[in-house]
Amino acid sequence: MTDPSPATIALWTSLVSASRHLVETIEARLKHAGLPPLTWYDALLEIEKAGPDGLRPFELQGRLLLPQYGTSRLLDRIAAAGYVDRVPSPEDGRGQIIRITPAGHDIRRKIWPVYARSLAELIEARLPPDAVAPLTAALRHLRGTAPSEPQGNDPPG
Amino acid sequence: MTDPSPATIALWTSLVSASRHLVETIEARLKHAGLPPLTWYDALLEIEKAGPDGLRPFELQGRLLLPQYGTSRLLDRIAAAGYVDRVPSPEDGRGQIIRITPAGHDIRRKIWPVYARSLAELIEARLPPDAVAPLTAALRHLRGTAPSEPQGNDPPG
DNA sequence: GAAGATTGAGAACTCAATCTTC
DNA sequence: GAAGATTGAGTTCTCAATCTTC
Repeated sequence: MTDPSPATIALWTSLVSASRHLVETIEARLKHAGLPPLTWYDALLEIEKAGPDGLRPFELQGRLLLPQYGTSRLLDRIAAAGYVDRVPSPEDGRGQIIRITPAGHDIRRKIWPVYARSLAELIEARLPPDAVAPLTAALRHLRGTAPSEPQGNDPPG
Repeated sequence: MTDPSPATIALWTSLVSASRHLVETIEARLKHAGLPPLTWYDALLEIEKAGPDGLRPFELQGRLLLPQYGTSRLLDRIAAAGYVDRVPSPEDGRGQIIRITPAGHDIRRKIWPVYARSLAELIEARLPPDAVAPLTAALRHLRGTAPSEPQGNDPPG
């Protein structure tokens, strides 16, 4: 049998519970502050980083690792809130271009302090500084993609 | 400002993406094998561990860290599949007692090999053995609850 | 036929309200 | 009034099918 060791199982449960706890806590703080969820932040940040030319839904999909329909529905909601514009792509008749609106830029900047503060309190303050880098390196080995490029250093505001 | 360091942000993104990747991969394998999702396994294992006397929904809720309504709806589905029985509690008129059925025991045992194999391949095989314990210890510092007792060494089959 | 994107229908999740018993 | 548990209504997620353009 290829049963995992107790140590592996312990790691697995710690990993899942740490991740859940952090995400749930941050989401709760955002909601409490009347702000949109983390996914919106990630999407808005990517769209903003794309600059004035915007980007295509399939590009966003690749960056956020969402399914096609997930991206479509997420954009529906964000657009309905007025945080992005969708315009038909002049180059590709099948596609459209997503650009952030001033309101979108604004809300993204309002989310950041709550997000940043949470990361500082919930992660930075709880780990010895010299534990952070090895932990990050180990976690990267667990990703599906090869642990090469940064590839998703999301949050910075 | 209390902005988190880039290293903290990198840790946060690695943590979330590692956790997501593992969960999604395991769920996909279970589905592909025609088996129920991970949550069912966790619930069935806890119920089975409770022995022939079963347990109350609120106890399960505490062990799985689910909201009250989440436990209720999860049990609805598991019971509809015939994997647990719900009987009124003789001691407390408000409550009920959940017990695993033979079919429930059986399906739980069928899930385990797929689950175990995944943990071995996706975690154990990807990390140097001496990295596991420190990683686990660090992750425990990130939980909400005090990093004291084991408190949720779920999987073993 | 493949790629980009959307959509209908059904399942699951969430919130707040409810009900019963303690 | 608090604890255990469920439920209606609304939102989000998921799958498979669809549509249009490449």
